[in-house]
Amino acid sequence: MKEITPKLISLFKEGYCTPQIARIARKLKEPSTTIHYNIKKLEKEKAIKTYKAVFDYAKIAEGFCTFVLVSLSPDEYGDPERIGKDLAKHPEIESIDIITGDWELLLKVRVKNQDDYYHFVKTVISRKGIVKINSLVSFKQLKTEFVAL
Amino acid sequence: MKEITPKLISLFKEGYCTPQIARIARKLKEPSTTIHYNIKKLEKEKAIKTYKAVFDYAKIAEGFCTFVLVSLSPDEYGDPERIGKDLAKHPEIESIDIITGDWELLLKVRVKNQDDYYHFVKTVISRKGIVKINSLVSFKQLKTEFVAL
DNA sequence: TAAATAATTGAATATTATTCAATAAAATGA
DNA sequence: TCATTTTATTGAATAATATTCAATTATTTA
Repeated sequence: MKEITPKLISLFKEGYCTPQIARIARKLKEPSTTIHYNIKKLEKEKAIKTYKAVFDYAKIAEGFCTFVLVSLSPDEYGDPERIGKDLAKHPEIESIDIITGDWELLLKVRVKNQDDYYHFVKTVISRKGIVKINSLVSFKQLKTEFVAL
Repeated sequence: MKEITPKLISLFKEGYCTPQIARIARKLKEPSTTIHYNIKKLEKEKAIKTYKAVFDYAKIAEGFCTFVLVSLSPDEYGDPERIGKDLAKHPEIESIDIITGDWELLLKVRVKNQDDYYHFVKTVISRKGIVKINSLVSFKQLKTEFVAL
């Protein structure tokens, strides 16, 4: 066995997909060259960042999903981007936003289960600069990445 | 002019993309038929829900992003799925989760600007069953849909 | 350990994306 | 206004890619 599947999942999380020009052309009843031209324009303008897959996360061992409100220490407070960009490297984190209100960052995290989440919090979130967190656990996901489930 | 662009954006939000088998085969140094077989298996198992595009949302007039904590009325409290599935129909909503804690639902919403958000809250969120909301506005997005920005 | 099932692969074919050149439409600016 | 430039559309040809198929190998099952 070659263990292709985990490699595919990893590649598909961020890219390695492409538009179906012929199918779109049929759907919109336009010549495929017209569709091609318009897609390339969107890509050139960088309006499209990438083409990727959306998973049934429970089926790829990422069924435990949480939103993490993060409070930063006074010395990191002024530059949340630094910590944010550092956190962005972690593949468990689906999204990172700098937000208004009582907390500085909001993370969306996907791991296999509660044990793995505890480990994630201990090793990734508990670090200099982060003084307090509040985890909102997702019981059920009804929609993700604009895709209804 | 044919106004192809908005149609493309709409299609790409949920699908109309496909894996780049030849490119993956080159990357992983495996025969493309092996890659093809493994991808089809993931699709058959429904581990992959769809292939779609990720946008620079500011460039497609969806630069204003918020997370909305939602509190349901006592009579809806027991069945948050009903309201959730109804909300899922709205294209401005990227994700919907039923969560633990003080709030019942957490939405991620993308609109053009603050005015459009006010309108969205008035027309979509303010409805029977939703008794209170708390909007966390994203100042800056560092990562979305697993894609770093 | 035999039989059944799942996974890998090369060769052939079908489908699709891309390039190119021509035309048409829209925007620009004196 | 209208000449000029830029942007968008399109068909035909080509290049690249996905898919099917059949054979082989590896793995699982009873």
